[in-house]
Amino acid sequence: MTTSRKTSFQDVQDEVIRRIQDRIWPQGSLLPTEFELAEEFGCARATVNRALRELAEKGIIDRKRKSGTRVVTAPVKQAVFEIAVVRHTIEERNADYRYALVHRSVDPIPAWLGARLDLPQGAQVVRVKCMHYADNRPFQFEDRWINIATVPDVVGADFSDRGPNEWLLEQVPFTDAEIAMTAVPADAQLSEFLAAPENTPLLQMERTTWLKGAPVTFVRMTYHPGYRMQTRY
Amino acid sequence: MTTSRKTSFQDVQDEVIRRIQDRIWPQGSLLPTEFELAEEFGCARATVNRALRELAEKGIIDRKRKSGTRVVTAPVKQAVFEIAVVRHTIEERNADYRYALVHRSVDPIPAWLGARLDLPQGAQVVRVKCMHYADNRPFQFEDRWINIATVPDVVGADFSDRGPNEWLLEQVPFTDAEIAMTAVPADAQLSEFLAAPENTPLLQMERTTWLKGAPVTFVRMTYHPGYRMQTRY
DNA sequence: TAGTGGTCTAGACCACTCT
DNA sequence: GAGTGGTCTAGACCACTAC
Repeated sequence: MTTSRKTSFQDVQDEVIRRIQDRIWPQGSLLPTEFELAEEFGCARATVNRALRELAEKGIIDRKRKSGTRVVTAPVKQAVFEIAVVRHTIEERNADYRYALVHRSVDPIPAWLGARLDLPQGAQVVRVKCMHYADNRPFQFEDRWINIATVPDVVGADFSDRGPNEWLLEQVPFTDAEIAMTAVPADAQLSEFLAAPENTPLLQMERTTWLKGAPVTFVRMTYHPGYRMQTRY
Repeated sequence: MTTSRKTSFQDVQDEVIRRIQDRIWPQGSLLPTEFELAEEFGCARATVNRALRELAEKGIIDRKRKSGTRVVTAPVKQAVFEIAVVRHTIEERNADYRYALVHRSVDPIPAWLGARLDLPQGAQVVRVKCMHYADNRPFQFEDRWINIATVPDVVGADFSDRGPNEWLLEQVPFTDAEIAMTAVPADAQLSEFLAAPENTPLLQMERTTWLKGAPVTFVRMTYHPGYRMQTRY
């Protein structure tokens, strides 16, 4: 209605959202069929389909063949956190990024991690600890294990100039991942590197990634005190 | 290739992902045009379009008119946390859910919150504190402010049997929201309700929601010690 | 078995943007 | 100006599922 003369899937979506918000279609109620809506809006059924399909993916409506489309009663909303490279997170805040390598070694995998990743005893990993600073103030402490079997080239990477997160992103373009967020007390090491008294509550993110089922890396990223991980949805 | 004879958008998507993972299309490289891919896969351009559009939404490829489609170099991956009602989170873990109201009052909005929500001094809010238990063990402490102007019916809700989160979901079917996660030390109140020593690190989620631009509620949800918020992507 | 959503097609026009 | 993705159409067939 604004610039184009045809009804776009976006127009349909906006109107559907409006009707849900205005309780014209209350929670639990049945929407008209795609065919009926297409008639009403004067567009093709495919257009209505795309509009409704996206709303279903967002968890706002529930669609079932034969039964039809219903407004969800207790929507399970999805919060999307963008997980970028630390450097980008920092530069987005208009702060200067600095990286420092703390430790690098090649070790056999620790038992607890081997169990977690389903890797045999004696599997070799590269262990890297490093710091990320924003305007020269501690931002994040990174403690990482990289599976040499999956990423053989890691043996030749020394990580003195650039963090393993950026390096890995270039080596392994696309992975599955699992992440978890917890609150942990600062231990001696974290306390030192993040310049916080011991036992200060810190936000910690753990991430495991796989490439086609093969474990790539496990990492613990601990943020400076007071860090807020924020998003809109 | 499995059951259907036509090439589905899913087939196209899987093959594109495979080629990116196998470095047939390395990071930064240009993909064939939709038309060329449609020819190769023997399907309509719309099918290729849907496959690629979804990958672009996931941040795996980058599409620009005229320039074409490229494999993203440093993918900004998105972690999706499902934010459901606490009761569902608990019941999904096969635990018994129990709710307890701790406090309910009608107050003028605190200055710090008024500033945050862009509400005038003296605006009335309902303040609710409550506890959610899993198998009778503290799971989450909820501290909430509800804007009476946006949800007038809240005045008549006493929240003695059911948490304000569930009530609000029924009243306000669809909202915008902003959430933030932090690590906080247990203060006297949290320590008491969550059965944790003072200063124990706790994971806290803050959420603000709006309905069509009008603030609905602000809530702080603090989890029991050791809680992990987890997801795959 | 019939109704509803899920998907694909072949074609068309449009909008952005690089040259 | 021209190439590429973005979207819409009208129709078709399929797949699931409530009846």
